[in-house]
Amino acid sequence: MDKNDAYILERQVGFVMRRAVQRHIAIFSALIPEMTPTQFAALAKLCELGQASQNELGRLTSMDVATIKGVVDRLRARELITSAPLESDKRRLMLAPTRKGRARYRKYAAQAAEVSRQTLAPLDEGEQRQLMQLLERII
Amino acid sequence: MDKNDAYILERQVGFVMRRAVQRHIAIFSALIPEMTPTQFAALAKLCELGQASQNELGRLTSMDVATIKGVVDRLRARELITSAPLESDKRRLMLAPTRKGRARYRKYAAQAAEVSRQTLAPLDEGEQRQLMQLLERII
DNA sequence: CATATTTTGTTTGTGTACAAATAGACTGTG
DNA sequence: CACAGTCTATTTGTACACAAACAAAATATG
Repeated sequence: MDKNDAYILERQVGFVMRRAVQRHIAIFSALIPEMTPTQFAALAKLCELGQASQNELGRLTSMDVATIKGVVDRLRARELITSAPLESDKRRLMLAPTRKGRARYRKYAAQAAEVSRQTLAPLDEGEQRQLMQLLERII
Repeated sequence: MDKNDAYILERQVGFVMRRAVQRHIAIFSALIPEMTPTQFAALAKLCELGQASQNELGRLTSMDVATIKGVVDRLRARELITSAPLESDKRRLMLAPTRKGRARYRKYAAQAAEVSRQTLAPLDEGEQRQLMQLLERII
């Protein structure tokens, strides 16, 4: 194998993204230790929607059925959301934030935005926009 | 909260990176179903080094002590690496790839490079370089 | 209307990822 | 030399993440 063809772990997108995510999660848990990024994402989306089925919420937050179930179970255990089977379609489990859940969301939304700022802090504004646009294109 | 201040999940770096990583992992497991990205990273680094202690390998692949242990256990179960306590320092567990492990690494290195190419495929070459440079700065 | 297909949710199993507690081995300093 | 502090590895517990198999309910199609 030629030196230029060598597989260099540190130069692979996957490896670099994994590390960037690790740093992001560390910043998140320092600023919002009460909740994981995933739980906050689900709560935020549910607060935005008002209500949604578990499946729907999973799709909108990019969590598969098994993952969203676990996240929902934990949010419900903390009484941040409620769930009830839908009368008109008994397969579906309708979720909604509780008053407490909405309050938590409002409380942490500013902190969550600060997490994004700190994650991107090494970059100037133009670079931040660039990075976001490039990332959105490889989703 | 002002509309411009609104917390929009889809515009947060963490959320976008999480989705990008999900897509990357999907590409990886389509091209290399025999191994996870993490396992390949550990194997690749160990092949590059020749040998390393478990702790060392963990640091170089950005895995904490518990994570690297699991990855090492699984690689060893498949006989891709060996481990043995070091005589001169009985705390350390020295790892080395087996012949089979090195063969697998050589076999998959080209595929792994292809995973990176496909992950970045939506971008042109200049954009790919940009993205990598920006990501490296937020690690 | 009957049944094939799809949708929603649950369960199980495997694999990262990290915190915290523990144990054993080494190192540095008094 | 003693022993305090550090380093390496293990273990336990919690939380994503996904595949695969399953059941129940709804929908589509003949």
